[in-house]
Amino acid sequence: METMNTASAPADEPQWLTAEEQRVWRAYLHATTLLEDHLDRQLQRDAGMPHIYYGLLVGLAEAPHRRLRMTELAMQAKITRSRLSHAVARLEKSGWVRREDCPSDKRGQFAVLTDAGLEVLRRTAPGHVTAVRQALFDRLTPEQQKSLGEIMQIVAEGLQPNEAGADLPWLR
Amino acid sequence: METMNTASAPADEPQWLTAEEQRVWRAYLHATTLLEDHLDRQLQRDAGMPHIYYGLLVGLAEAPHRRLRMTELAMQAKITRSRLSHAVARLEKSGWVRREDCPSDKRGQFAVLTDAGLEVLRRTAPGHVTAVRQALFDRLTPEQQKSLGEIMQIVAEGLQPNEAGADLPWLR
DNA sequence: CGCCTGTCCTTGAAACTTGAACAAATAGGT
DNA sequence: ACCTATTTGTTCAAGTTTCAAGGACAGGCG
Repeated sequence: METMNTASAPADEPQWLTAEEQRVWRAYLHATTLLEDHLDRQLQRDAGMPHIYYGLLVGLAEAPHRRLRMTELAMQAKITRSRLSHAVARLEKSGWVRREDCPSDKRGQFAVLTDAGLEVLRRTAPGHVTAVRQALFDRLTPEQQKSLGEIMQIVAEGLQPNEAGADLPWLR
Repeated sequence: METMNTASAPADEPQWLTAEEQRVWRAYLHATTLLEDHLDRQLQRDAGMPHIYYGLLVGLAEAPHRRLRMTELAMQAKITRSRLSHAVARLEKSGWVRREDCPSDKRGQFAVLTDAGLEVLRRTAPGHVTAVRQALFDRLTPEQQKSLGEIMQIVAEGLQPNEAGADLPWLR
């Protein structure tokens, strides 16, 4: 239903997508859902968890003491705190993450990557990287990779106006 | 954990992502999850259904008699038949879709867009198009839009080797 | 101090998704 | 006609996500 007229937009008519824009949008939708499904299955099969959970472990692995406050981890992963809460509960049951109280703020919780969690990453990361390469990077020219990065950067910033990047948006 | 070494890959070491590739991949992940969430909320709020369900209605609206076989609709939307089965059950309860038996194949079912379904599309499509524009097209140059289309086309085809496009792959 | 107000995180129920298992029907031989 | 393999769509159970609500604490202010 982005599909309707191709003519110009008279007054209050919504500005429909052009034929070319529609092609782009559909390609985007198809590619992103196929890729997400593909990686979800790959990781579910090889690591026993969905892609987003894997991303949480990665986030923790890269954090200072393999630990992050729940809110930070949620922001990092672009998910709600509620969703994270459930996810960490599940990862805890699997033994890959452990919770710890924050000493300085009694409301706070740290999610901590366990040794088992690190181990599962070590074991499955290579296969995952390969999957990402095969599905994405191996198919694109260097120019396309660069372009993709720029585009996605723009879109992400548009939807999440903050998140200090290379430049400081609040100074402009 | 795509993150590990930045040095060259010795023998059997997996081929980790370069720093630049990592940036691209993260931007991709962030942008796609933010956009998906954004549109899901937009449509849940304005149309009372998630994005993928909306896509199903659009698919039906564009089909010959506002109807499609379950399997075709599933392929169109890039989802499993199981998921579609649940989704159509829900859309049926909402009154936007109706099922019809296929006369020529007694196993078959058509999903048919009802008048109420068409009406909900008419009512909500403008807002949805606007959301897509604001989040994506309005932020990209024409060159970037073109590039994005090409890239996504490549990725989609890589993950779904068939789906007749402009050329006929089985003839090559 | 005592009282707001906001932040941090969890909970519970409902909605949605997944994968395997299944019944019914068709298609393809033999 | 017959037997097998495949296709079609559904169902079940388990897992995940969402949204609204709520409990606990922190920070600021009179």
